[in-house]
Amino acid sequence: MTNTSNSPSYQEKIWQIVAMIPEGKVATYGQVAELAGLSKMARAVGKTLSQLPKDTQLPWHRVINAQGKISFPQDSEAYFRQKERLENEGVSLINGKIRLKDYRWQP
DNA sequence: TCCTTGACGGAGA
DNA sequence: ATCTCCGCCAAGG
Repeated sequence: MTNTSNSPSYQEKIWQIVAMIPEGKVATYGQVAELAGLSKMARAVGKTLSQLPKDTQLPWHRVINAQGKISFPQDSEAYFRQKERLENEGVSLINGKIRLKDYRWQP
């Protein structure tokens, strides 16, 4: 075997947490990192999601930044796709922001 | 090995 | 509300 480590990679831990976010709810990058036991590694969450295959089953769109905003330029395709997915499951954006007080996932 | 990037976050001003 | 700085840290050049 080629894998020299038996412990789960940090990415596997992140996938595990993201998979738990229920429909209609959102979590922040920092929150996912924290729940995965990777405190202070919010950026690693973003990096991991950026590397997901196009056809992934993971609800990556339910992860937003701590300001309640989508972490993509507002004029990008990526921004539009994430916004559509969120609205399709009942998460509304007001002036480009999601009310974390109402939609944040609380395990 | 050093330097730069980045789907980030928190504290200040 | 907006902007700047700084801390963290994996990846890639």
